Amino acid sequence: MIKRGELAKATGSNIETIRYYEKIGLLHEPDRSASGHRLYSLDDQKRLGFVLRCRELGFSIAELRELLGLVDTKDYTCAEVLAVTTQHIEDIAKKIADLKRLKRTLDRMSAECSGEAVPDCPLVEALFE
Amino acid sequence: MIKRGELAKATGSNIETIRYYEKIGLLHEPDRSASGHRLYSLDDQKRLGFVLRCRELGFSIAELRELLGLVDTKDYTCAEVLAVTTQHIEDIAKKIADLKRLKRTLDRMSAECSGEAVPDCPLVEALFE
DNA sequence: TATAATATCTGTAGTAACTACAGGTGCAAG
DNA sequence: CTTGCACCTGTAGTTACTACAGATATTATA
Repeated sequence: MIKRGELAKATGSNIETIRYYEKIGLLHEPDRSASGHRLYSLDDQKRLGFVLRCRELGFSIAELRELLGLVDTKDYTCAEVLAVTTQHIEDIAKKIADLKRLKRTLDRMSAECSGEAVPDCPLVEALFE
Repeated sequence: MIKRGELAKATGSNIETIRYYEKIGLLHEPDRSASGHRLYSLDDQKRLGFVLRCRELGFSIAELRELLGLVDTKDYTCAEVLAVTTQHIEDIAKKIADLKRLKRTLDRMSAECSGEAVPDCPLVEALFE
């Protein structure tokens, strides 16, 4: 049983984030010491690890709630997990495509711009009309 | 001189967004009718257009403030505009790289998962340990 | 002209996913 | 025993909006 600060250090997360995840129901309410300090078990620590890794992989809190919902039923299947993951991968692919398109546009526009110390930049002209 | 609703329609923006941009100082305070309704000139409309196009191109409000600061001095140079734009392009390139790395990881992980109606998905196992 | 239906006005609250702060205890070391 | 850090709580701030409530204004229809 470790305290919040140790858990934060052990998982490389922010101490406030842990309280936040508890508040929004991603983490179970932990045990408490006699004086009210939170005490985390190894299972608590694993669950936080899962949450943090999923967040790093770009899953939203809503998606995480879905995944944890499956995990918490204890009889989730590969198919269910894969559905969430596949959707997420598609979302990411879409974001990548959007950003690429955006970058192409900006590259093209900034190529119009001489980048010299002259006034009336064509980039601004283009955006302002 | 058009009113806020018409401006929103003309620029394809949300009527509330216009008030928001005014509040945070991206748009100048417009003229008002005798009864207090906002009245926008063609210049106002062009400025909003600039803001909206930059937002579509992924510029943050802070970056926009910088660009508008330049534009408002009336003697901005190509070099100054290009500096902001180039930084932004680099930020986008970084985001693309991050998302691609993320997608590769997820692709790899979900390949481990059979996607069948079997329990104990290896994807969850991997994330939970 | 009267009334009904929009449109606009204001301030404020909600969204996502945290982060930071203030003011108050608990605990461990010197 | 007291100094200092960790922890407790609730709340406010962040980004870029969006939505609402309640009050006027304007426009359209009868």
